[in-house]
Amino acid sequence: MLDATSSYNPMDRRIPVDDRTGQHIVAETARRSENRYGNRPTMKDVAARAGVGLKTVSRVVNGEPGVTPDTERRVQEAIDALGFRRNDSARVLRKGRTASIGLVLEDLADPFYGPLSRAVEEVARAHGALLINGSSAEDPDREQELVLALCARRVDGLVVIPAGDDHRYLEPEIKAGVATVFVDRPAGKIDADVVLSDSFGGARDGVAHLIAHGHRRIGFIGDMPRIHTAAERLRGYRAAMEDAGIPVEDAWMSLGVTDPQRVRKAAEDMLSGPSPVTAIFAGNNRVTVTVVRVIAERGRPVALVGFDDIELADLLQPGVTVVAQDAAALGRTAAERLFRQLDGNLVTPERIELPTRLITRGSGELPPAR
Amino acid sequence: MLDATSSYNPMDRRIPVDDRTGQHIVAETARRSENRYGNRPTMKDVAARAGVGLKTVSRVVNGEPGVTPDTERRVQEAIDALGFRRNDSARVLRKGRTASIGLVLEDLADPFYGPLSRAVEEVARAHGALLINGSSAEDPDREQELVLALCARRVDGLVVIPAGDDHRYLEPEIKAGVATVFVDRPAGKIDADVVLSDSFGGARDGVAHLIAHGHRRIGFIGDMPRIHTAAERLRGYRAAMEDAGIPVEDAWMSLGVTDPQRVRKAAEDMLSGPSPVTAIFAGNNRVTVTVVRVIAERGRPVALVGFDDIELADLLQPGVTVVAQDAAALGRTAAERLFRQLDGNLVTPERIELPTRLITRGSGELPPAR
DNA sequence: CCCGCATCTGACAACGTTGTCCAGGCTCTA
DNA sequence: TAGAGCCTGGACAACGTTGTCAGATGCGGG
Repeated sequence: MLDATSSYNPMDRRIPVDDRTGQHIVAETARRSENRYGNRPTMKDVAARAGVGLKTVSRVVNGEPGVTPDTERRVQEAIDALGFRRNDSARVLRKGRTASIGLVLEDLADPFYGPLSRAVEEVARAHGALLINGSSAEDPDREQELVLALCARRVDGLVVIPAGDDHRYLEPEIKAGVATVFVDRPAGKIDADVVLSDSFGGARDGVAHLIAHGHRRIGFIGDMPRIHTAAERLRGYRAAMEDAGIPVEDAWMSLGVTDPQRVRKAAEDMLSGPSPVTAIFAGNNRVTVTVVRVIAERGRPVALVGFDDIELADLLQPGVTVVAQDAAALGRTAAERLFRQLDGNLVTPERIELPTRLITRGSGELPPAR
Repeated sequence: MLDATSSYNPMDRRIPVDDRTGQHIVAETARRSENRYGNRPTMKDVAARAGVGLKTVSRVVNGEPGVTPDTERRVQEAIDALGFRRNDSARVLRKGRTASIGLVLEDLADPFYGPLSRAVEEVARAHGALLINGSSAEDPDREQELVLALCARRVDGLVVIPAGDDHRYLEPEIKAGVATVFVDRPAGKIDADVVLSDSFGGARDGVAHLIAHGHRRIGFIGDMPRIHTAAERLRGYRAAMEDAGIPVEDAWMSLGVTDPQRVRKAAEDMLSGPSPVTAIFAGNNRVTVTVVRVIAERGRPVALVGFDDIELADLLQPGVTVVAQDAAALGRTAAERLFRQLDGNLVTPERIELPTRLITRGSGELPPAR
């Protein structure tokens, strides 16, 4: 957790105390900051104003039966007059469910995760739950920190896009009843529901597509193989090459490369060595974008297939051929499975794999440069 | 609120009761679902196991002083053995702050809001707070529903990208101490902090840029004028035209158009009427994308400047000239202002306007087709 | 007129945590 | 060795809500 740069420190609020007397210092400012929830009215206040009992207010607020219209009206008036709003924190404490679920992903700013998150939110909304988002920034420690913070809030369920590869820390939580679904990458070292895209098959098909168009020297640029999707896509690449009987040279593969600078260098190296590649398979959307730039700058056409669709890919010259995965479907599927767990329809953990789709737009159909 | 399609109904959980006896039916399944938090251990359990008092456990958990190392060790062992995790719901109830803030935006799947949300999250994280996201889908009722749900959770603060134009419903909340900052569009009918991009100036500059390159018949396609940014951008368009002494024809303006079908039609109409426009100013990222498509299909070059940057805009032929706003800076600025409110450094509500930046890439510098 | 019943209402405990405050044991000093 | 003072630990109330249950009220019938 980063250091707070200010005095807002919600989880460690100390009330100033006079050293000698032990009395609280209730100066005006201190009093204000001490007012929990800024002095919001409670059901007790509403009850007092309406001249009824506490429980009657509760009944009105929750639409429970057994309140005469006249009483209900009086209570409602008091509620409006005071601007009362039920405190769901207390409600949660009493009821045991928070009606909220957590989503831990890599980076909300990544165009792949926006739609995924939105899809999860929609499903949550249909079940009356709110969504708490957290970005792990691909850091396993931060992932764990986030997940545990969400568990401390007692979210009813968790959708996790893993950054780390060991999720045993979640075992007590799952045992305690926190519904959990992993998305995009499988959980590490525990048995849990997983919703994935078919990275292996998608990559294999994409590379096979290049091979079918006459390429033999095909480069692969992808993320660190410790990331499951990256490893699977690499495996797909190798499988396609092997199926075609093409031995892969080390110089054709660049792994663990993700920031634009290094992707750029990797692409340039592949394209300019003694036996340059004639086509590149890009392992994810960010890599694809950078490779498109490099190719555009070089002038000479190079075939390209990318994993993940990217916006405007169809408008480039040539259009970018991609292996598309449906981020929204991933999120929706995962969330639906989560709520099925919460409904108690517990089946054994399952691995759901969604198909990918090859979208041909031109760049993947270029013949090898001679 | 949509209907829940399942039995997960966290906020209205009824326990099955036998009609005749009034006794609870405690069949195995019912018992399980009745277990709050799935039977998680509490501090009481930890205290019993460690053979210490409840408060001592609390002290250990919160790192408060006044516990001997030996006692601390015993407590820690009990915590680990039971898999105890502090229940922040109860903590929140006691402490009065939730260490969470709410962000209501239009659509998390929109590439403009992803970075904004992420920026808010980072600031929140630096202050030890979690972020609850909600998408209003540009529906004022849904916005209000979301905001009030967040208030019921007692979020410490709210960052709102307004869908509606009347936020008086927030007055009691703000009075009760919920820090609130509006982003991207101003609040309606209440006085509150606002962080905006300079939509007017940006649009004016963008249109002036087209005029400077010789255009006089310039089209404008934008969102409904009830959306503040859309209205401001239209105003900027009109101002630039007026400054140049160019009377605007109605046929050049298309307002309230946002879905691709209708944007497409609007663009085609403008480009093919009796006095077709030679340039188009697109009011937001989605409009820009569609207009780029239409122009590309027509073959004949048409000048274009779009509001909002779009990915890969530099790689198109020609590159798309845009008026860029910094979504992350909007989010960061708003969140920082929010926490400044929470720190108690309350100043009077302020309107902060962030500058936009014209990025020339080619499409805005095309001369008018003769 | 009184009883039984149904309906409405409110007192009370509980949820899990933290703030307050006091008790008991220890150390240190005179 | 007694007293003062400190350190540690725990009992208790409170946060705002909901579930339980019993009491109050009103109504109709015997």
